[in-house]
Amino acid sequence: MDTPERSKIGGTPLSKFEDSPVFNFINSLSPIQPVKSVDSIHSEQSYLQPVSSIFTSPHANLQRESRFLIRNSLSDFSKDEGSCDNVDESNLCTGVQNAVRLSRCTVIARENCSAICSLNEATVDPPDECSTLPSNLPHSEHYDSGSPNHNTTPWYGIKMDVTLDIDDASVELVHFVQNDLDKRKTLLASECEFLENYPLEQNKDEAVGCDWVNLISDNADVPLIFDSNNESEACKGPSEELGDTSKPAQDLDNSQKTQPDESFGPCVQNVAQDPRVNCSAENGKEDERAHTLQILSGTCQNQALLSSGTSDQIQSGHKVESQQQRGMRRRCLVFDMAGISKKNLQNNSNQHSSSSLLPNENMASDDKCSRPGTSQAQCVLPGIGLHLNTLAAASKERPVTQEMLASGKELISMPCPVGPSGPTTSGWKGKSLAVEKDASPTENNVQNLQIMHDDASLAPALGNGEELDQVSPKKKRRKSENVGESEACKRCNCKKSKCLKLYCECFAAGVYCSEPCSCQGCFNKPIHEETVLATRKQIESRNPLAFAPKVIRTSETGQEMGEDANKTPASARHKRGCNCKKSSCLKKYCECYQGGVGCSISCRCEGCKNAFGRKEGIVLIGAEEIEQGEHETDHCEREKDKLDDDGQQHASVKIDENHSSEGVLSMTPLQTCRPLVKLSFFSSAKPPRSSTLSVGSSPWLYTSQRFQKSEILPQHKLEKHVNTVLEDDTPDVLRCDASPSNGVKTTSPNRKRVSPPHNGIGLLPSRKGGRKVILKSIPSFPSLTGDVSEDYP
DNA sequence: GAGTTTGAAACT
DNA sequence: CAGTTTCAAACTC
Repeated sequence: MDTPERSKIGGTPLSKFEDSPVFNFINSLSPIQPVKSVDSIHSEQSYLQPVSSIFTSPHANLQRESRFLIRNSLSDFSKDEGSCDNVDESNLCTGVQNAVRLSRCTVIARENCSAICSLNEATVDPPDECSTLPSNLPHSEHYDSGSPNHNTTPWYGIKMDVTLDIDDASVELVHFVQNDLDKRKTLLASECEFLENYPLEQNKDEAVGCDWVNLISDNADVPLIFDSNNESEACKGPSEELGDTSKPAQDLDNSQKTQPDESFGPCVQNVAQDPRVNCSAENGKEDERAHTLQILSGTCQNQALLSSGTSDQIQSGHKVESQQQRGMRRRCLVFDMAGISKKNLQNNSNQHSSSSLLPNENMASDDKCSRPGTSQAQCVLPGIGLHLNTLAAASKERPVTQEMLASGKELISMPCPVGPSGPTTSGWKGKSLAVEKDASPTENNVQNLQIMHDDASLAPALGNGEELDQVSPKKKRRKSENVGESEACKRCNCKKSKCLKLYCECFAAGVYCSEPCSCQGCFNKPIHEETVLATRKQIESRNPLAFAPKVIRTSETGQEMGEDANKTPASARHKRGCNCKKSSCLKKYCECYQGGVGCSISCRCEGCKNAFGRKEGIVLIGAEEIEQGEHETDHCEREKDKLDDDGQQHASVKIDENHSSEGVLSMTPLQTCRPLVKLSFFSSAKPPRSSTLSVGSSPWLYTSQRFQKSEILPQHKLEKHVNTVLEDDTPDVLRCDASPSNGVKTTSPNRKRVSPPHNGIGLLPSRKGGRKVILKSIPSFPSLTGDVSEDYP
């Protein structure tokens, strides 16, 4: 960053200022203080970046938020003080302004941090001490490197310690903020008075603050970067922040411990600490924050962070998204960093383990144990059905630790329920982010996990007793099915793939195989983590989305799915779509069906009868045609059914279309939107393997496809529907046109897997034009407008 | 529990 | 990029 600038903010040498009692006092007061000097952190961060990136997202959020919280809390005071009035940051966001105002404290603190970290730490780490700041000031020195709490933890190694310290600090800060706002206020008030008493120093402070502000205003990047650094580290516990903040102070401590593991996901931690309750409740918040992070930072990207950091409002608004992104990052990061993360995790886990998570070592030693044994608590947690997809999303995180896997599934799945609402709540963000698990149709409610996705999302939770299922895999499966497949923990029965290919559900879900698995020659175990990671990378290199959730919930409506089994909530779709030919999408062979989502345009299925929603919507036309074609092919048989169905289904279909159209439409918008978000996530990610249609393209292609289809099809659809409704009065020719083969082939490009729209990873700006076109095309459809409007804020 | 079916994943 | 093979889940008996 701008260390030199900081060293001399406002032209006042910090050293002098630091020496001043005011400085010390401020430091003691300021909760925000980074544990270590920004520079050091930054450098370290760069070093840790990958790791931090994994963990960071969450922590970053935490710190940031904690910071903001503090700032906010302080802002009032600062405003009162008016010392920072000179800040005119038309340029700056209000949040920045606030930050700036606080800057006296915060900035100084930070600057001081660069110069004197120990002081800050001392003040920061122990909230209690804050109350006793005056006395603390001198004592702060004791905490030379790292928070006292962390000093004891060699786990991560020095660098890791830094992150941990930060996290802890952030957590504590948050906690402190919540619990000790009053104290702070009093302190601040006293501080203000104190400052008043010392105009010179105050001026310095102001000068510093002003300079700082100026710096910020001048270089938005600077503050951002600065934040980013902190955030990057802080990212570790972003999601948790909210959760932590929301959590009572009690949890905070634990959360802090767990935070390092955040890669696993807040849920896990939470679960560990507080079995589901916290997770469920907190997850939503966390998710929201995650969304904010994602949006703001993409994943800790400085700019994004900056933007986020600039405005608290933004954070609040986008938190959900950020989390999702975070979750995504985590995964990616985890995978990438798995090795590192693992170590860290272990360390963390060990630390955390005390609280909740089992140590990885144990995990490693006993993969099997990992799930059931690792933590009963974990196991105990009823996994919400995590979709493979979701698992996949989370999986990356999980892979890091068996804990994640075993417990992770459960834990994540459960709590994570970031819930449909979580991700969903925030418009596309939520949608895009919201990775569904493959919640079984029954589970739809549960489905939303973030995991992402974030997080989430992920894992198919076994229901409550996935472990109970230790019975034969089949039984388990069935059991899980009953519960909802997603619920069931992933269990594989691989014999030849060594559980290192996507054939393996566990691997695909990003989970290590565990006891329940009856796989042979399994390498998907913590012991072989390196192999697993390497394999993952390979697979991802081919298909960046390979481990992305297969089912993406575009909208909040996800819950609806559960309710309306027949109607697929437009919100949720399989990222790539299915290619069913014989199952009519009525069996779990169909990934869409399995995921509890309706088929969409992206599906190339034939004779789709997906109970959750047939191919629908404009896009569907082709699919529908196909379907109809098949139906027609089957038509003889089905006509009766159709008659029945038509009366019912078609009606439903129309309805669905509305939904679907919405869904589709929503999809597009989501896609468009998502891409933005996901881009951050998947930015590196390429379009799905098959698809030249890159992810990014996918949406667009998707749209384009739609567009084509829409133009061509609409009439066909109408006709078809009409026909279907009318009972195939339409001439065979039309049908033929509609016939799957034709339709598919004509649309053939689509036929093969279009890039997953939902993933929306690829949001190529260039393709926006396509989107627009689509949008226009969409209007013709009734639902489109509504959907679009919805999708597009 | 064994065998078959199915469709995704992987391969060519 | 299309076609084929491999694989394991899902399903049936």
